[in-house]
Amino acid sequence: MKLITRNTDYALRAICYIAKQKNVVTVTELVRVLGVPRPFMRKILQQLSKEKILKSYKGQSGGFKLKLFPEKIFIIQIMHIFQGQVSLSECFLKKDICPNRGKCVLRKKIRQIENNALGQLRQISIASLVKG
Amino acid sequence: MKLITRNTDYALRAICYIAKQKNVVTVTELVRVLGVPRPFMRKILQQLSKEKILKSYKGQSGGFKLKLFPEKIFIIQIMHIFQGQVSLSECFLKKDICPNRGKCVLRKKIRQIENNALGQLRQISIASLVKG
DNA sequence: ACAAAAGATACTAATATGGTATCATTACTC
DNA sequence: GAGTAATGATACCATATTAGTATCTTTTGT
Ligand code: FES
Ligand code: FES
Repeated sequence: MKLITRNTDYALRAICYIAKQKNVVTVTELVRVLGVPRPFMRKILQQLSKEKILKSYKGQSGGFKLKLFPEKIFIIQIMHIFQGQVSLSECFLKKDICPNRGKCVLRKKIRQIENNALGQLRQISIASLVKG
Repeated sequence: MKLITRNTDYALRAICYIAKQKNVVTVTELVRVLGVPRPFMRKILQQLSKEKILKSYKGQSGGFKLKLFPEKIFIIQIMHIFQGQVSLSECFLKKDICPNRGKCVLRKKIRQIENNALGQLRQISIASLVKG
């Protein structure tokens, strides 16, 4: 079981790399640095640019830059993009079978854990990763 | 993205229900109470009994009981059974590309979150769920 | 013997993940 | 303004995981 999938992971590393560069970064360069399959990397970067995390420049000598400051990008945003809403506490039982959702202890406990983890993920910015 | 899958969820609820009963509980009863497909429920219970969480009784008027006290069964054990090891912090990059695993900030941060979540999961017993 | 339970095992369906492939568009360079 | 080197868009494919079915065997109380 993984909390972070491969594309999120690659995306994070790509963003970190880009954050450290002064100029635009091309897919070619990222592929060389990260050793990730080129078409996959491309797809990931395109998604990130569609989601306004990266800014893209077409044409010769184009590439990608961060659209936001590294302090303004958080792990959880990237997870959302590639993994959808992180929801640990959705009830799998039919609605009419567990009518007392409000009192359900299991759900409450799990929601607690969720909130903790999300709280932490919300605080980890790209900036804090790059500094290390 | 789900931290807890359907079979873990069903297993937890089944265990909770069984914990509350005095006598053995049959699949038929659980299916009625939880509204889960019968063959699926059967499979789940069989796994639980193979993993020594439940004790099974064959033959007429057979069924399942807890093998351990509810205080001794923890959510994380059930997750292990159905979802394998929970590992958030495995590195997806090729080993030779990120040689400085020790210093990797991303990895360290994620490991932190993992430890937190696992710590909490390790503490939630069936007993604490049933009390509510 | 019979019925009602679980055990074992193999199979199938649906969904999510991890990619490829291809063609269109943009923009710098000469 | 043609060529080239970049991204954009989109459709497709492969694999793994999750969710569930089907079937047959074994056990045991009556
Ligand atoms: S059983 Fe559905 S919310 Fe707890
Ligand atoms: S990049 Fe592999 S451990 Fe951080």
